[in-house]
Amino acid sequence: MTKANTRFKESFNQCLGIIDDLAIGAELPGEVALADALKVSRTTVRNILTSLNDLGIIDWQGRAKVILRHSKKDEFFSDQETSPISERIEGKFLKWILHGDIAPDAPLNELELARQFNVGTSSVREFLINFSRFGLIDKKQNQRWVLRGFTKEYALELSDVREMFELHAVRSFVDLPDDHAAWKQLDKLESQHLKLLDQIDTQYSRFSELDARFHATLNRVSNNRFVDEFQDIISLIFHYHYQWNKKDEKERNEAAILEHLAYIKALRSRNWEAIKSNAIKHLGTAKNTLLRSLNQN
Amino acid sequence: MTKANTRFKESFNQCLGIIDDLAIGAELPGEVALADALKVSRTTVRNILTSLNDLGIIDWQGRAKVILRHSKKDEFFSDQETSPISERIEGKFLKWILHGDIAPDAPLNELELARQFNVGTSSVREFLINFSRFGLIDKKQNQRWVLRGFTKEYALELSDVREMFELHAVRSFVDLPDDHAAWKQLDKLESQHLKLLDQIDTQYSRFSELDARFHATLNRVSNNRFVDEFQDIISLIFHYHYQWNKKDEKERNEAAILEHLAYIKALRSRNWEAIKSNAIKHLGTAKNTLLRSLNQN
DNA sequence: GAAATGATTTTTATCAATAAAAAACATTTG
DNA sequence: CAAATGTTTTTTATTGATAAAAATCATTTC
Repeated sequence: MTKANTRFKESFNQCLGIIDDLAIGAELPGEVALADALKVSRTTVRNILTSLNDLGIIDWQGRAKVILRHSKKDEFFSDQETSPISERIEGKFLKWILHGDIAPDAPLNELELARQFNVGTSSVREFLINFSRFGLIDKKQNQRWVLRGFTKEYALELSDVREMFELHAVRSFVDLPDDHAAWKQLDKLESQHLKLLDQIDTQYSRFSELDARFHATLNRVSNNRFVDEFQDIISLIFHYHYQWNKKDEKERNEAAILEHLAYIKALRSRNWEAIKSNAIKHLGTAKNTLLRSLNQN
Repeated sequence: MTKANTRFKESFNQCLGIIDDLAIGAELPGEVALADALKVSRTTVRNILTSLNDLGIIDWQGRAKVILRHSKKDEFFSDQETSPISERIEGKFLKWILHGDIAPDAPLNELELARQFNVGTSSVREFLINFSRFGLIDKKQNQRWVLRGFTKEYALELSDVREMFELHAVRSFVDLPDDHAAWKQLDKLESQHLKLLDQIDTQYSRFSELDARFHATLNRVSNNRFVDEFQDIISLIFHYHYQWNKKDEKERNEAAILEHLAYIKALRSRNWEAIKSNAIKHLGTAKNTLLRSLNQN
């Protein structure tokens, strides 16, 4: 086996979703439109159509693509099958280093990881190379990878740069023209925060994603690829942090929402001192949550 | 062919150097000491010793390694043979994108690059993945790499973060204890600057390396891996910039040395305003040089 | 018996092969 | 004749194989 068709499977699932939203007897859009909607090439769309046709879900003849029936539950591919290998490695690896009890400075073994994750060594290699930008692992020419580890130092260094970048970004809000896209995005974010706050008892775990978008929006005004890159690191670390550190989650998230709302108000005021103090306060809270989660394992 | 023994060849050359510094009839140090000196494993050292023995340069029997003669010129491996493939790709690729006339947003082709550089596709792939952290190329899942290009925007974004990081770093010089290692390093750097200034007419091209060390020293006090990482990017970009942009090199370097010297004085004064203004001035000069070099091609 | 060498095992660097997916080109259809 | 489909070509994602190099274990020597 050389390559699993995860792209096909994922898009196939999505396509079933589209079909289920349409009436039986209705027509599917053209191949180009579908490719656009699914964000894949026409080649893949055609493979999906062939498959749908074979399953008797649609009747495909030339440009006629008539829906014959809706999907059955077991026709969807499982989550495991639909994520590309690189993502699967990422998930497994992060779980392993953030959760497993691996000591800092432990050597990592490409071959062993490949076996453990059930993928080829090159895939592991490419993953590690790419992942090394996150500063959690390291290697020297011809030597093995070494786990630097998700340590207190890591959390502090990460938080320092985060504060530096975000303060730099929000400083420009002081003079941001009224018609800048960021204001509208902030309005939207604010209402989403309010909505979540309202349903906090049941929906609190949805904050993670909102948090990422909030900070991404702020930092984007810097218009700097290095800042964006760093935001990706933050986002990944917090993503997994939220995923595995469930202690007091509801309380933490509720508090964070309130901080975000105050922060947004300060930004609107265009008062630098107010902005600054809100930024520092909130980023400090985030830093502490991260640090506290370290002490637990 | 699966792997070229560049490590062996490079160390072999180094080893010949060591031998030539010793007298004929003298003994080479033990295997462990050699491995340490050459920064390779004992395995490689033993391969080198075998080869030296075969060539009749040493007589190797057990722990006796007697030097029989010095090296001949043609016994050294050529530079091309001694650099690992990853480095060769880096050089060729950077020359290609910084010098070649490739339009921004041009797609990059792994296979074509592999052919062009005469290496396997995986090596190109790994290089590109690693190189993508520099922000000059980009890719989306299943799509090709795209050259973002060494553009004006790139130079500006790079310079912005550079200023942010370096100002953050030098701010801590204000309160840096007298016994911090950085002061000694600064003293040493200062004298090296003075020496170079003295021989500026002939040695001006050696400034590049000094420049990298100077800024690395400043930024290192931040004690932050993300800052260090970024410093590597700066260093690489400037390295190649210096290598190919020779216009007014002597004058530029002389001016930069003077700025560095003033900068060092300001740091020693521990006067934040003085430090800040020197930092901003010098980084501004660097930014402008970079920008000007862009307009030329 | 610690330090050095000798021998063996493990791991990394690199290449080549191939199915999946994208991209490009050619043909048809309203 | 523009937009859609049909067909072919190119490129990427992933695997597996292997020599170079590192790491480990075993034996000797001073």
